[in-house]
Amino acid sequence: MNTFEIALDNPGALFYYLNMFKQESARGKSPETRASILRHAIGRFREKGFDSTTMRDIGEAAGVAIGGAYYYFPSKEAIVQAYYQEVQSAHGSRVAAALAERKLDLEERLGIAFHTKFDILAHDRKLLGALFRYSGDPDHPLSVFGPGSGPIRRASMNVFAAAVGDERLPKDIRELLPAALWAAHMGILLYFIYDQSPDQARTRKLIDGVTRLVVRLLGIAKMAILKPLRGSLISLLRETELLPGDEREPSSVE
Amino acid sequence: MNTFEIALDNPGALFYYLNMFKQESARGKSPETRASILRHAIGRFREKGFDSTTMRDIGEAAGVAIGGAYYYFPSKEAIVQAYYQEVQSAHGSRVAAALAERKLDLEERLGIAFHTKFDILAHDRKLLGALFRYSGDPDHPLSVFGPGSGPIRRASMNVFAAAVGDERLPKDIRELLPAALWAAHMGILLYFIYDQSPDQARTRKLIDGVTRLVVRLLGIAKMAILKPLRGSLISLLRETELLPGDEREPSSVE
DNA sequence: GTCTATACTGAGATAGAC
DNA sequence: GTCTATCTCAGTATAGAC
Repeated sequence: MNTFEIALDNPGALFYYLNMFKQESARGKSPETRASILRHAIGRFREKGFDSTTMRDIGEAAGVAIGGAYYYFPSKEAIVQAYYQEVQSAHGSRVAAALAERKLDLEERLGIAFHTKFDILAHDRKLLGALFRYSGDPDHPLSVFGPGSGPIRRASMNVFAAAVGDERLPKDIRELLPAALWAAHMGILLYFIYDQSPDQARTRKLIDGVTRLVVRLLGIAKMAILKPLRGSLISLLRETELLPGDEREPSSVE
Repeated sequence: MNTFEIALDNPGALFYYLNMFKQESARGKSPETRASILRHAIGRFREKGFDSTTMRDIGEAAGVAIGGAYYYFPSKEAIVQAYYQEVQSAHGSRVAAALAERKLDLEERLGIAFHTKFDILAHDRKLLGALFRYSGDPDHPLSVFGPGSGPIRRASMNVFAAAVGDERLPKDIRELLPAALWAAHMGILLYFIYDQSPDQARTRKLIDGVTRLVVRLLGIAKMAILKPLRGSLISLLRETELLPGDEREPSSVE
């Protein structure tokens, strides 16, 4: 590392180095303050809902002025996105742990991937609507389908890929599946937000039904009669860049 | 669903239905002023985008005070919804006219239903994002999936039902199809908003591909091997109230 | 019932001082 | 890194003209 060598040559470089280091930790900024704002914001969102909670409320609850809240989060919606990133991280860990525990069949693994997500989100339906606020703005950094959400979207697809595991499947289906499962889980998430049934029991039913159907569909998809249909689907998805093409072209919807 | 049956029985019913809908939204008030505000607002949205256009801009452009704008539209987003209702109305008329013109096969009819919609929307991608702004808020009157959008959603499904027409299909599929096509068209609408290709050529490709796949899938769905799968799908949709149950229970997602 | 004119509130977001 | 002052703009309120 160059800066280290320079530090030996030149006394002033040490400050420079430390300064870089400081910036490094400031890039995460002050983790406690940030965490406090995030935690209190989520608390308020749960109590009063997203819209009724003001940035001033959040600042007050976290013991920070409004400017402080904006120092850590560029917008109110960004707080929800930060929360969702934590959710995503927890989802990855929990699913990995569950898959490592014992041998499971595909339907069980997919069920775990779906259900775990909604276990984590169980009490936060009131917040999640804000995730979709910019879904119609391709250029907005917080658009669920835009480039700004690319990393978290890929992480989510990876969780589903892990749940599929090394299941024996045709190559094209294997490539398609994580994105398809991610899309399905986004649809279920929307259903979940609208689901007024006690404990969102209907969402759980939907998950079980979808899981079951997917597994059965995968069993059937190999049949000779369906092969041309499958091929058409895959090539359509590639042409529209909903799936990356063979040349790895960048996808517009990402 | 009464309107659905009427639409199938009587070709003119579609016009009748859409006309009622139009009168409904223009009840009272001065139609010209309202139309002027709407037209100028759309113009500004096209020029400057939705967010950059203020209600004061709109009022100014339409030669109306801000109070006038709010007299006709409860919010800025409501203007976009009003525009979308006009689009929906135009969609119904155009599709009905095209279907009446000459005998067409199912693939052609579905293609018309999809393509016509995007012909109408061709230059308004910048506006349409606002339609989805409240898609995550079940209680918001402008939520695309909420009860507030019920009438326009049903009108849209009726257009697709008209395109399916009297095609020979199993009863369960016939009931499922308008909602499924509506859902597909919403997905394509989202794709369209994100589609940066020249003249949104990719969206057109997607439409052709989806139409083709749907028709082929319908051909295959009758096969004996697929019958149990089909049954599972239908009963899942009923249990989750994504399709109205046999007892006509009100659906939460509407 | 259909507007104008104007003032005001509330809340997200920003600039700049410290 | 944090706070205070301020800005913008959606939306409301009010009072009145016709």
